[in-house]
Amino acid sequence: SHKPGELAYCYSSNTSKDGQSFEIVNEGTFSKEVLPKYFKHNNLSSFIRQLNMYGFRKVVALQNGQANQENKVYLEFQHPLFKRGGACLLENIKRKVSTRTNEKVRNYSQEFQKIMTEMQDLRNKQTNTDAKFEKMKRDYTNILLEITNLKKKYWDQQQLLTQVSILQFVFEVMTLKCGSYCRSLQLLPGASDSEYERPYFHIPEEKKEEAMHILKDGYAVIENKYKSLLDNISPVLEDDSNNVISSVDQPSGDDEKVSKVPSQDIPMNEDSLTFPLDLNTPFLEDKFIEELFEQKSKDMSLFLESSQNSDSVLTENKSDTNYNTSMSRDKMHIHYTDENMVDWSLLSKKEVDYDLDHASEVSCHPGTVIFYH
Amino acid sequence: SHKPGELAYCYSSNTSKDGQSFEIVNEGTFSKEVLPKYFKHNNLSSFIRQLNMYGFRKVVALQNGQANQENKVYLEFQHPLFKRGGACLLENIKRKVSTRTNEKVRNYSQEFQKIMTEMQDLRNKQTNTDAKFEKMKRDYTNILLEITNLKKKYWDQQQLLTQVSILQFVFEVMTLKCGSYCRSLQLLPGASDSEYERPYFHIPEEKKEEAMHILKDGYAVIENKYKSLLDNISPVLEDDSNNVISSVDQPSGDDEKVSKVPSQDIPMNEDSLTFPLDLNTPFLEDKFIEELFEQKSKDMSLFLESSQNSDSVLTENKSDTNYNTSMSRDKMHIHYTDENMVDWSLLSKKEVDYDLDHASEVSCHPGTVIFYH
Amino acid sequence: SHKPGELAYCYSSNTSKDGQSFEIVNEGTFSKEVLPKYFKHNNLSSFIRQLNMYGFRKVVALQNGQANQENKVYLEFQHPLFKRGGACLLENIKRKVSTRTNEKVRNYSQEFQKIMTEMQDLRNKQTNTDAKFEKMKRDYTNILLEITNLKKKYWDQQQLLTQVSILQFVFEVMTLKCGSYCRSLQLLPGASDSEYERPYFHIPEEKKEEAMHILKDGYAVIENKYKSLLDNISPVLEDDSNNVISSVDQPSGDDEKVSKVPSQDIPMNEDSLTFPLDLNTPFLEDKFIEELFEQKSKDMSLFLESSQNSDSVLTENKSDTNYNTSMSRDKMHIHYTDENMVDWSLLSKKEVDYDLDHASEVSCHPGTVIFYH
DNA sequence: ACCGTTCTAGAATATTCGCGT
DNA sequence: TACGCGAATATTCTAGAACGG
Repeated sequence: SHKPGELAYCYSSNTSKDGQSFEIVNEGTFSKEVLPKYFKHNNLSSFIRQLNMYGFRKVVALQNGQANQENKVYLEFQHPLFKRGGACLLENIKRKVSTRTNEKVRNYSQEFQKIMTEMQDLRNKQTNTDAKFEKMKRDYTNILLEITNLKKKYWDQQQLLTQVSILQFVFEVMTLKCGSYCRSLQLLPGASDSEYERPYFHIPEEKKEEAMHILKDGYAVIENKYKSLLDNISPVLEDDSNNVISSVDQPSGDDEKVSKVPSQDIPMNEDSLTFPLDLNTPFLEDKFIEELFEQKSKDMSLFLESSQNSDSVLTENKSDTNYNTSMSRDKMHIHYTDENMVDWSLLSKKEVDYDLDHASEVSCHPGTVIFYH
Repeated sequence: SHKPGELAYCYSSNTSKDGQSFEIVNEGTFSKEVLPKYFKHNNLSSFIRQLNMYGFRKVVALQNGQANQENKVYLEFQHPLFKRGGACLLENIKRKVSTRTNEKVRNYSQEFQKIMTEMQDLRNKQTNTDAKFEKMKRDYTNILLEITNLKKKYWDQQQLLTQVSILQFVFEVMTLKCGSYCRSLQLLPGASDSEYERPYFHIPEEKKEEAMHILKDGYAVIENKYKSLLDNISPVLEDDSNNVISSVDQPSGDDEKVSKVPSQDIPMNEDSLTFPLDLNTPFLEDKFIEELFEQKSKDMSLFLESSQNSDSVLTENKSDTNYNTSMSRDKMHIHYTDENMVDWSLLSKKEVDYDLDHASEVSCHPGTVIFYH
Repeated sequence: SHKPGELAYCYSSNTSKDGQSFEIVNEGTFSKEVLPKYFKHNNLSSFIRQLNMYGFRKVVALQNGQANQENKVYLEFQHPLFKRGGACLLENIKRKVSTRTNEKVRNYSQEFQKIMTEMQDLRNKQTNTDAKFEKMKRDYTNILLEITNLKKKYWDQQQLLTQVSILQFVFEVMTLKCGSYCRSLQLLPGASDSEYERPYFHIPEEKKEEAMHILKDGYAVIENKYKSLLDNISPVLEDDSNNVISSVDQPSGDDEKVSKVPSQDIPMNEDSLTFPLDLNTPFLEDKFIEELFEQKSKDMSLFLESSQNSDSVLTENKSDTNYNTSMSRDKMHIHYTDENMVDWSLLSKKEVDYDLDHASEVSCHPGTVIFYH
C-alpha cells in the first residue's frame, strides 16, 4: 500500500540530478504536508525509519564540503532499485526483516551452541569415564578381596603344608623309632592304664565316610590315590607358563584367553594308569563295613593297636639280612622269619648279596619291578 | 562541557507544567537556532540521540489526539535527575556507556566466564580422573606384583607339595616294605599268586628318575629332602609381610618393589645344614640300581608284596587273618603272636569273622571303634 | 563521503613537489576556511587526527632548521595510496577500523580460539584417558583370568593337600599298625657301626622349639595336630564359593564384602573336638626335656638308633624306658631288648608298665582309643 | 502474522583530549 | 616538542523493539 518508496517516487519529481535518488528539500514542509498524505503521521524520523526499513540509505557525501555552509539539514536517500521512471521496480523494494540481529545473534548463538554442545559432550564423556572408573574401582576392590582371600587361603594351605611336613617329619621319626623299636616288640605286661589313653585318632563326622572308604578298600585306595596324586602333580606345574606381567605390557589382543581357561583340563596320561581308578568297587563285603560302622554316633574314633605280640616267636631260618631283588620267595620268608627284623639295610646302604639266579623265574610284564623278599 | 542536559536546563525556561521535564516547543526554531549554540550541528535527531544517551526519555503524550490534531510534533523529555532549579543535579546525569555493548560484553563475558568455569571444571575433573587413573595403575601394578608373588609362592608350595608327595610315596614304599617284611616274620608258604598283584605302585615314566634316585640313595635322600624342606618352609611363611590393602591406600612410592621380587631368593642358612646335600653320591652300588631298573619300559611298577600267608600256617585259631571289631584281646594277642604278621588282609579284602562277644569288655565312649586283632 | 582524503585531494591542487603528499600551507587559513567545509569543526588537530585515522603519516622535515627557522609550522602528510591524479585510489584509503572494536572482536576471537583449543585439548585428553582406561580394563580382565587361574590351581593344590593329608592320616594308621606288628624285631648282629650314623634328622635351630615340643608331648601333639588339621581342611575348601568373574559383571553393591572377610573365621565344630587342644601341657617332666636338649649347639640332631643290635644285648642294663640322647648304645639296646616294646612312653609321657591284662581296667576317657603294644 | 509508528539502541565515524615515547 | 594513538564523547545513520492496527 503506502510504501515509502511510493511517496518517494511521487515526490521525486523534483529529485536529484541523476535520478538515482530523491531529496527532501524542505523538511518542515515535507513532514507537515507531504507525509500525512501517505502515512498516518507527520514525523520525518518515522518516515526515515521506513525508508531504512525498505533499504533506502541516506546519501551522505557532499563533495567539496558544501554541506554545512547553509544552516540547513540535507536529506537525500537512494536505493538500488529506485530510479526515475522505474515505477515497476518499486514492487521489488521489500521490507527488511531483522537482518543483522538475527545473523549476529545466530552467529554467536551458534558459536556458543557449538561450544556448549561440545562442553556437554565432554561432560558426558567425563561422567561416563568416571562411572567406568568407579565401576572398575569396585571391581578392583573385589580383586583385592580376592587376592586377600587367596593369600589367606594360601597361608592356610601353607599352614597345612607345614603341619603335614612337620607331621611327616615327626611321623618319620616315630616310624623309624617304631621300626627300630619294633624289632624288640614283645609282650608288654606292665603297661600302665593311663598309657592306654594316649594313642588314638579322633575322626570327625564328616571324615567318617572317607575313613570308611579307606578302611574298606584299603590298600587299593592308597595305591590309586597315590597314582592320581603323582599323575596330577605334573600338569599343575607345567601349566605355569602364562605370566601376568607380559600380558600387561602387551595388550594381548583381547579376551580369547578366556576360552583357554576351561580347556585347561588335566590330560590324563593313559600310559601311566595301569589300574582304573575305581574307588566304588568295594574290596570288603559291605556287611562288614556296615557292621564296622554300624554305630550311629556322630564321630568315631579309630582304635589302633600298635604293638603286639611276643617273643615266643622264631629263631629258625637264619637267612640273614640279605636283600635281593630276585630272591626266591622261600628264601625271603626264611630270611625274615629268621631275622625277624626290618631290613633297614635296604634303606640305608649295606653290603648286599645279589642273588639273581632266580630272577628269570618270574615273567615280568615289561616295566614291572618285582621286589622279592 | 556541552551536555544535552545543559542545553535542556537553559532551554527549559519555557518548560512543561511540573518542571520535571522540558518541552521543545518549535522544533524548527530549536534545531536551527538553539542547537548550534551548544553543539556542532543543527540536527534535532542528533540531539535526541544525545538525550537518550544521557538517560532522557521522551514523555509520551497520552492526551488522545490532542497533540496530533494540531498537526504538530510533540517533543517532551524527562530525566529522574532533571528538575527545575536543580542545576547541581545535572552533574549526575552521566552518559550511558554503550548500554547494549556493555550488556553484550557483559553477556559474552559472562558466557565466557561460564564456559571458562566449566572448562576449568572439566580440566579439573580430567586431572582428577587422570590422577585416580594413575593411582589405580600403581595399585594395579601392585596387584600384579601380588599375583606374581602369589604365583611364586604357589609354585614354592607346589614344590613343597611335590616333595612331600614324593617323599610320602617313597616313605610309604619304604614303610610298606617294612610292613611287608614285617608280616613275613613267619613263613608264608601258601600265599596265593593273585595276592601278590595287589600292593604295588605304578610309577609313571617321568617319575622314574626320581624313584630310581630315591631307591638308590635311600635314606640319605629322605633325610636331605626333609632337611631342605624344613629349611625352606620358613622363608615362604615369613615372606608374607607385604599386604595388598595397605599398598592401595598408600601409593607406596612407585615400582621399586619390582626389583625386590627377584631378590626374594631363599637365604640358605648355612648353619642349619650339617650335611652337604650331595644327592649324587650313591649309597647303593650303581650296578645294583642299574640292574634294578634295567628294563627299558616307559613306565615301571613297583611291586610290593604285602603279606600273604594262608591258613596253612599256624593251625590254631583259624580265624587267622580275620578281622574283628570286638575280638577279645587274648585272641588278638594269640592271633598275632601266632601269626606274627601284619594282617594286610584287612586292607585288602577278605572274609572276616566277627566275634563281638567281648565287645562289652571295653567301656567305649559312644562313637568309639576299637580294632582288636 | 567525508573522508579527510577527499579534502586532501581537493586541497592538494597546490600540493607538494612530487605529488606523493600534500602540504597544508597556511594552517590558520586552512583550519578556519577549509576545514569547516568538510567537517563540523575548524580544529586542525582534529583533522590531523582524522588523517592519522586514515593512515596518513606526517612527512618529517629533515632540512634541519629550514622549516623551523622561518618560525613556521611545517605540515605535510603522505599516504601510500595518495597520488596526484589518483582519485580512484581514494576509495582504498580506509579508516583504521575500530581500534577498540577490533580489539574486542580480536579479543573474543582469541577467547574463542583459546576455548576451542582447550576444548580440543580436553577432548584429546579424554580420548587418551579412555584409551588408557580401556587398556587397563583389558589388563584387568587378564588379572581376573590370572586370579581365576590361581584359584583353580589353588584348589587343585588344596585337593592334593587334602589327599596327602588324608593319606598321611591313613598311612600313619597303617604304619602304626605295621609298627605294632614289627614288634618282633630282634637283634641284628651284623650291622656295621657306620650304619648308626645314617638314620638321623637334622633339626635346624629354629625348628628346635617345635621339635622339642613334639618330642616332649609326643603322640598327643600328633593327635592334636591331626585333629585340627582334619578339622581345618573343610572350612578352607568350603569357603571357595565366591567367584571373581561374576563379581565383575555384577557391581555387587559396593564393599560390604570387606566385612565378610574377617568373619571368615573357621567354625570349630565342637562335636568333632573331643580333646581340648592343650599343647601347653607338657607330658614329660621339664627336667627330662632340658636334659635332652641341654646341649647349647645351635642345631641339634635327633639321633635315632635304627636297628641296633650288638648281640651282646639284652637282659643286662635295665635302665628301663628312659630315653636319652647321650645314652650309651648298649644301654639303649638293653633297654629296648629288655622291654621289647615300642617305647610309646617316650612320646606319651612317663614310664609305662605294660600290663595288658588290666587293659579293661582302664577307665577310658570318652573318645579314647587305646593303643596296646 | 505482517506492517507501521515510535522510541531507543547499535554501529560507525567524527571530534576532542591527553598520554607516552 | 610533537607525532601517533588510546579513549571518551559526539554525530550520524541504521537497526531493535514494543505496541498497535
